[in-house]
Amino acid sequence: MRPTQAPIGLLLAQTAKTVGRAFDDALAAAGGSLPEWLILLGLTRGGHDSQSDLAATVGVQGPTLTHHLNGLEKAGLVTRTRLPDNRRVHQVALTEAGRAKFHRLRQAAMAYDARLRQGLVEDELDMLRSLLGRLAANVEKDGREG
Amino acid sequence: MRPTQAPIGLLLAQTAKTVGRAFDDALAAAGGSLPEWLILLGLTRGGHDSQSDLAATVGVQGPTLTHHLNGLEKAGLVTRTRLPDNRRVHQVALTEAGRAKFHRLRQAAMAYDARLRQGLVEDELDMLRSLLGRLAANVEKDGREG
DNA sequence: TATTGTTATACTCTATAACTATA
DNA sequence: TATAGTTATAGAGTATAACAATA
Repeated sequence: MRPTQAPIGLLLAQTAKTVGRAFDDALAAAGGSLPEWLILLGLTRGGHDSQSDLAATVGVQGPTLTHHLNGLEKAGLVTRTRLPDNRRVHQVALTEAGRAKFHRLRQAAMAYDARLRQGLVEDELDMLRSLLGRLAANVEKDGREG
Repeated sequence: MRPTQAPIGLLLAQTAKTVGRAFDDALAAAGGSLPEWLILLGLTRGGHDSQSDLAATVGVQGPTLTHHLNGLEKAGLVTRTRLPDNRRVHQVALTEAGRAKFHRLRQAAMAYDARLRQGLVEDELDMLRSLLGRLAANVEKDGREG
């Protein structure tokens, strides 16, 4: 057995810190933040049954989503209305300003991604996607062998 | 030109969230946290000229390190003394309890890492390390082409 | 004056518990 | 009672600006 290499978890945490901060900076320069971007992205893509559903997509709990939606609504980027059929369910919709902001943040995100991908060919990116997916799967809650 | 694939930055952010939370949980179960672990690891490895130096290793600013060192010192895990030659410089040292805690957290970190690495062979881990390193390099401040 | 670290303060993201509105 | 979402509250991690101690 060879000696254990640098822990992959630590390396991933450090990379995520470096890379994540750069992403935050890129979004901030465009007037946004990561959770804001994820929410606008989720709303644009659509396909959510409820806010809880959207929260899960963004990767936060309900009250955290509410917190961010408050900000987005106050900024005039989204509206919240109850569904007529089931008034418990709130329908979150992008306003025109919200769509505009989405596009601005998308520009920033795409430029950032281009920078991040520099020097990596498509095969390498696919390999990376695959490896990251396997790491995430290994630590997901239902992992029985960990 | 093929259509752009899922942004790698987004995937990395999401993976980091999932994997990072699992790491946090693992450390929390052993009575620690990520910044605490990084600091104890840095102190154990040694080779720092100053606290600023340690802060850089951990990836935080000076006051953030001070904040965590306050907690570690209050918990009896580290001591802070001034260097006789240059009393501006504070010498941070692990106590016996600090070393014990380091070992406990290391157990947790190693177990976590084993779980994270499940099903990945050494070549794949090396590939992943290389790819992550290249991503980090691409967004580091002095990148001129981004 | 320059350097090392701390204090004071505040912000962002996140969460849990308790609550309201609706069914 | 059960479900969707909000309010109230709190905590962790981080940062900037101003400060103190030392050189």
